[in-house]
Amino acid sequence: MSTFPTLRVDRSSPVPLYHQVAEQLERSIVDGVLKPGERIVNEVALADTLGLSRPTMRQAISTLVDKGLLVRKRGVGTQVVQSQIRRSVELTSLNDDLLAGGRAPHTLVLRLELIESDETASRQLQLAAGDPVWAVERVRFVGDEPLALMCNRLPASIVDLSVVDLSLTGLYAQLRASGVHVRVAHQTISSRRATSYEARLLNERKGSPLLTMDRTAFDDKGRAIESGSHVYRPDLYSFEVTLVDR
Amino acid sequence: MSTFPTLRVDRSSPVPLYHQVAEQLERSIVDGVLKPGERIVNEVALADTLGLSRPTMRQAISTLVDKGLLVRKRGVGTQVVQSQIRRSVELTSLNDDLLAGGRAPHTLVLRLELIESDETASRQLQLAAGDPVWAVERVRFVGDEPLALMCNRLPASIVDLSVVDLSLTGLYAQLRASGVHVRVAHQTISSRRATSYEARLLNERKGSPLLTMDRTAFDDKGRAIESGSHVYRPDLYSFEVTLVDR
DNA sequence: AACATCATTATGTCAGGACAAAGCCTTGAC
DNA sequence: GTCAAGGCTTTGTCCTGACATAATGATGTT
Repeated sequence: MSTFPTLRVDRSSPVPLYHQVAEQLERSIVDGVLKPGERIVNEVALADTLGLSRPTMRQAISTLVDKGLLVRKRGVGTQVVQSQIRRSVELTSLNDDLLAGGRAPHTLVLRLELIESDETASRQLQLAAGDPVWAVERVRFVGDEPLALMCNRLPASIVDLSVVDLSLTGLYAQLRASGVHVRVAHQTISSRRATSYEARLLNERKGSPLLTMDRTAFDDKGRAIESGSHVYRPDLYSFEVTLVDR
Repeated sequence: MSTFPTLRVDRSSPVPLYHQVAEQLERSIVDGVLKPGERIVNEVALADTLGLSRPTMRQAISTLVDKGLLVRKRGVGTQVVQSQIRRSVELTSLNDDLLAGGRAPHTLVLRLELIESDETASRQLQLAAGDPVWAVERVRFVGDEPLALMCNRLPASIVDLSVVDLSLTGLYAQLRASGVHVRVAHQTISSRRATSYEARLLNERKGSPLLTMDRTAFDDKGRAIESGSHVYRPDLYSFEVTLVDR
């Protein structure tokens, strides 16, 4: 009677079982096999048919609940959220975002130099004043249109940017390649008028509204590894956020 | 040698054990008892001293990892993130946010009426065109300053707003009181110029930059229950988002 | 002195079971 | 016919136990 998708797990795979299940469920949802509002089979039965334990099955479902794709209700069941927007913000650089969107971006590096940390950078990166930091300033293009102006500061002790080509790969890709794993980022999103400098670089008028994002990123040791001040053209960019309660 | 905080659990309390532990750990972190960069006691030992099982202890730590307060690294341990900004966005209404901030806000209700759903609302709320929806329009003040202009649409079948006083409580509080539990919200944040209408209401100039937030919210049955279009004065409001990888 | 190997430590994954609590529906009393 | 009581389903919480895997530092070899 039910058209519930057939799930499979490969126990010889290095991919965790809960992740395998979560991926298949997610694909079923975005592909429309599981329709918005539909109730999925209960945890116990699902674990049973897959030969998994209930905690493992539960962990799989939990990842999709955290992503905002499913909602659970005690005594009732688990249902697909009735939403058509499925993309959520992941912790990636803008570069990855745009590549995923199909349009190949490119980057103009305006500045890349080693400077002494000013007060702002020292506070955000938890450094002593005067410690060496990288100062990076870039303009991101999509096609021929400038999209964002990005100013970043990174502790020089973390990574050596002198040899990298930031016009080809994103900052986060470079960090990954250097063995730095970004785990947490705090972002503050707001808006303000463009300065004349920003307006010139972004092909806008002075005073036009810009979307601003200030970010501090941390690695898997809890160290602050990057602080950034980005401004975006709001007609070309927006932030997608999914909030989940409980 | 270590000044690790003493944790306690009350097994007679209805509050889940993992939640009790998570709360105490979080308080220790924000109070500075656990300092940024500090490594916390490993899961097994911590579970042991509290008389808990490891999964329960792990669940407690996981909530703080998801909040961006802790980072875990296999083979190494769990450390406090070196950040000073600790507040994160929860899934609450603006009202709750501001109340928590100490400043008592008030609200001016410009419009509250039952209309036939237009195409936009029908799509976002998954309704048939012409279905009755509530149209709400409000201005939120902080002190004497207007902060935000909020337009919302809600299916009339979900809640009866004709009897409520939205100038006293927030929309989400009213939904809770009506037995509707908001679980998931998708938000899109961007920016644009103020229209003359918005400028007049928000005490700004026409064309000045505004922070925009478009939201669709879902309840614990996965139903779309609210869609909102809010504009904020960027000098008075910003969004804080914490992203966590893995 | 440089390098590979191994042991240690901590988190990551998974099993299988138990009871609690919330929602919903059926049943039964009035 | 209405309402309350009780039973069923399903998720929420918690337990004990086990092995896998990544990171680190110590050890031993060349």
